[in-house]
Amino acid sequence: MPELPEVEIHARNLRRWLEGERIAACEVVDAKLTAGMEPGALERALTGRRVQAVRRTGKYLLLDLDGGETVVVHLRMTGRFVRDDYVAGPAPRPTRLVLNLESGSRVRFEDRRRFGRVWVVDTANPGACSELAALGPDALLQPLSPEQLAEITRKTGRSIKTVLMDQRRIGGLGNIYAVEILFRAGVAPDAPANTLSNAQVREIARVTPECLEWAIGAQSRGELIYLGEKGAENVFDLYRRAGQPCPRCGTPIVRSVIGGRGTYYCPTCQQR
DNA sequence: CTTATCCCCTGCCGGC
DNA sequence: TGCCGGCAGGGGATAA
Repeated sequence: MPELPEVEIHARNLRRWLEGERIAACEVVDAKLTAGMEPGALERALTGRRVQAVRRTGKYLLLDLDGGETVVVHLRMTGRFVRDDYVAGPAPRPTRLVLNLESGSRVRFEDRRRFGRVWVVDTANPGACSELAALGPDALLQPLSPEQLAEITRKTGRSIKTVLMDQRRIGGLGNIYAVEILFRAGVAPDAPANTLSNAQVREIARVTPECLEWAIGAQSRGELIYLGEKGAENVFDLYRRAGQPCPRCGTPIVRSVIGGRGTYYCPTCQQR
């Protein structure tokens, strides 16, 4: 589920919870989280270390530890960090990792579908994580200029939505924000990237950081919104609103599938 | 290089 | 009520 805005909220929370804190003990509850690592390697890397900084790039969280190592986390679809003395209410979702802090509080990683992954790399060599090594510039911290985006789009006939979601090109955009960005830009999601006008490319470049900032603001107001969970309010213009009127023109919103992902668009407002 | 399909997992929701 | 297919905001592997 989480895309750049939700991962950014996580980074801000983890800064408040972890920065400057020492991890007294750590328990990997689900070994699948550390698939590919030596058994016990994550525990060894974290135990007794102090978290010096929390960073985000694309959809990746990076926890820099004293001693020169960095823990890289990808939340995938359903991962999330919670602090027990912060998040109210019972019914904790499945716990995969527990960090017990020296200060006494506890931070847990929950992940219903168990797709989340963790790596440990030298802080000086984050590229040791191959996924991270292939990641393009962050869509918010290093937004592409219209010229840079045009350089990417003119070289491929893939749909513009697929290109926006390609983490090797742009880091951080996923299915929801690709949908919302293309709506704001007035561009049809299935338009081949190399057929877009300069004006369309410029518009996509312009609305991308705007849309992400809006989402960070919306997601900051309370608990992160995880659509599909009970009580989750859909704050998006088009996403998962097939058949409902377009907020701009009233035309019923259409759902299609692009690259295997549910895609929503307004056939009137979005042009090829 | 590209697309398509499947896979990894679990849970929810709507329809019958 | 109960079952069942569809769907889900991630990415990788594989085949064509």
